[in-house]
Amino acid sequence: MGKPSPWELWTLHFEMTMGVMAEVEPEVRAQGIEMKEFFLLGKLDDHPYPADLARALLMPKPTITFMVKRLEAAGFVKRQTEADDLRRFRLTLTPSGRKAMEAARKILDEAFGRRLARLSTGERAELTRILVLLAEKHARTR
Amino acid sequence: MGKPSPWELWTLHFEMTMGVMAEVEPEVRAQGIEMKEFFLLGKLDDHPYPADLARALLMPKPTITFMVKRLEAAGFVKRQTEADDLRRFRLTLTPSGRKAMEAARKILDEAFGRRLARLSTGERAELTRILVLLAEKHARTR
DNA sequence: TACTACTAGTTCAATCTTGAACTGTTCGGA
DNA sequence: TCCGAACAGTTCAAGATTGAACTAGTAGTA
Repeated sequence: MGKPSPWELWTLHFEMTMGVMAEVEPEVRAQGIEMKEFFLLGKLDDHPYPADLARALLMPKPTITFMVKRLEAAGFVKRQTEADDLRRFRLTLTPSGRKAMEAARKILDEAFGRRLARLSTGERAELTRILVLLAEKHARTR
Repeated sequence: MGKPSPWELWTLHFEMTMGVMAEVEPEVRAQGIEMKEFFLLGKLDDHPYPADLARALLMPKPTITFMVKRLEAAGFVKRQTEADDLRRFRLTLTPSGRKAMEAARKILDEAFGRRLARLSTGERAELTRILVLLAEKHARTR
């Protein structure tokens, strides 16, 4: 791959992330959660409100409503009304929710760890540096 | 980000690709296709059979069946039986299908190009090199 | 020819996803 | 105080997705 177009490079990123996802999916499901539910649980500590989650996960609000319903029924999250803003519900991980989330995170960690093991320490540091630049929504002024 | 875990690094990848996708989605839709349909159309030249597409896109076979149905009805792909293997249907892009696909590809190219512009030429080459290593399903023996 | 295993693609029904419209709450003026 | 805009979250119905089971064709073996 000599001088790939942005599109080709994006495709490499996309297929790599999707490949890892497909690889871990069966194991994550075995923890009692779907991949998307895993992503939701993983954001819960930092984004405890549904509308907040919708923005962080780039998902429509009704999707969050239904996922939370399932996760609550399954005993993975708890919903409590927020006294100072009656529109909102604060979501928290139950112990079993946290356990499932951490198990799934470990599975992903190991799967992607196996790919990262192909890189040298320097390459890995470089990748991290570059990714931070790319991941930001708007270019940093530097 | 000092020494991120594989999981954190994967998340950066994932959110970056999803962010770009969300960014271009409205423009791609304006071409008359959904994002998933765009991915399908983009694979068609290299993977002209449904079962082949299912593997390349990591999607279940029925999903392909229904997407192809829509794309055919919309006039973006043509289906023809394959004389030497009557189980198979060869799919080809119609002129309007190719046009939509190329327009969508250009949109993605420009959106991700704007992010890549944050990198130096050297960083970009390094990223490409690293990504090729990571994207392969199995580690290369080197 | 007959048999078996495999592959391509579809159907169906159950489930999931989501745009649009809605309820109820908060907030910032005037 | 009241009003209108904005926001949190839900409901509903239309459409999308997909596991399981299916039909049909191919390939290899004997």
